[in-house]
Amino acid sequence: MNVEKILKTDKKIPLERRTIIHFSLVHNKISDTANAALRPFGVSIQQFNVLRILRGQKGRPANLSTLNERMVTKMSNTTRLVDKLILKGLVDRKVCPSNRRKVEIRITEEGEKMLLQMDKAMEQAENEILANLDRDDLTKLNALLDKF
Amino acid sequence: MNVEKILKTDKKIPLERRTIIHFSLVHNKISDTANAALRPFGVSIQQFNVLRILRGQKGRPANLSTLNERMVTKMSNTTRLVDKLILKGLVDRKVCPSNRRKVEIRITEEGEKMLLQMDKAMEQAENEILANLDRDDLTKLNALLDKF
DNA sequence: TTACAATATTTGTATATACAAATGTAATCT
DNA sequence: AGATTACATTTGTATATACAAATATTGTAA
Repeated sequence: MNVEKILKTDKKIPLERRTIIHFSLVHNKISDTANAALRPFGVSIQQFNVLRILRGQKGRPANLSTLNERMVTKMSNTTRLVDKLILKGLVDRKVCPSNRRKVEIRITEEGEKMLLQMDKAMEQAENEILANLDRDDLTKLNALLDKF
Repeated sequence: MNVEKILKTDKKIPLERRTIIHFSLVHNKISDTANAALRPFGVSIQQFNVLRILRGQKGRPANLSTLNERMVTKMSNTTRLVDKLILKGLVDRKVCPSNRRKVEIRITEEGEKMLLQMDKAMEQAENEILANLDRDDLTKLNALLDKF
């Protein structure tokens, strides 16, 4: 991925700015690929992440604050994201009996089943995205990302 | 930035997945910081990028296809993005006389002036974002990003 | 127990984005 | 010329996201 070529410019960009632009370009590529992998299932990356969090709860229900805490991208609007998943029958939600301010959100059986399929698609997408990076590259990249 | 801490999980995540999640987290941090820097000017990152492209044209007008080509994030909707900038008086647009299918988009004087202010704010945001990375880190990071 | 603050979620509203279809103009072919 | 195709932009529509305000419930203090 050549930044200057993509931006169709020939003047050299300061390293700092170039890094940030480069970062955005890679991010776009990653999210395009991930979105394409999930398209057949009709869910967004965010929705997929919520399903994974719910599976990680192993039967215990999650409430909205928990989801928000653990989501990669914080949304102001987790209620409506969950609404979408309910509409698709992948999760259910009810009022928490012990504290009626809270809700209890769980992944359904159908959600679990479909999530297994999504996992496969996403793993393939991951491999596609990282095709040119070996383990050593990944380790180094993670170390650099830790500095942000 | 510790991925596991942010996701509030204690089980170890496969390196591939971890890299991609890590990447998203850093991207969020970058765009939050950049957005905050631009907030006082009432423009989005995308709008800022378009203004920079127009300045790079050095007086020559740009049409929509050119903008789309050079934008970091491709939008389906550059017309409406330009509409916003026109409303703010930062760019103007007229029909191209030699080919009336095209439009000629230019940055206004006011746009140039405000862009200089935005540059300062963004430079500061860049420094903030990259505060813990030295030049060698940046070079290595760019090399790794090239592999995507 | 009433008033007030804290907690958890939902709703309203404006803006952003994705994708497809529609519009208007120019070029080409017969 | 008239029909067809290609080009450049705009519009419609649905969904996504950000931010603030509203609602409902619980906890606490006088």
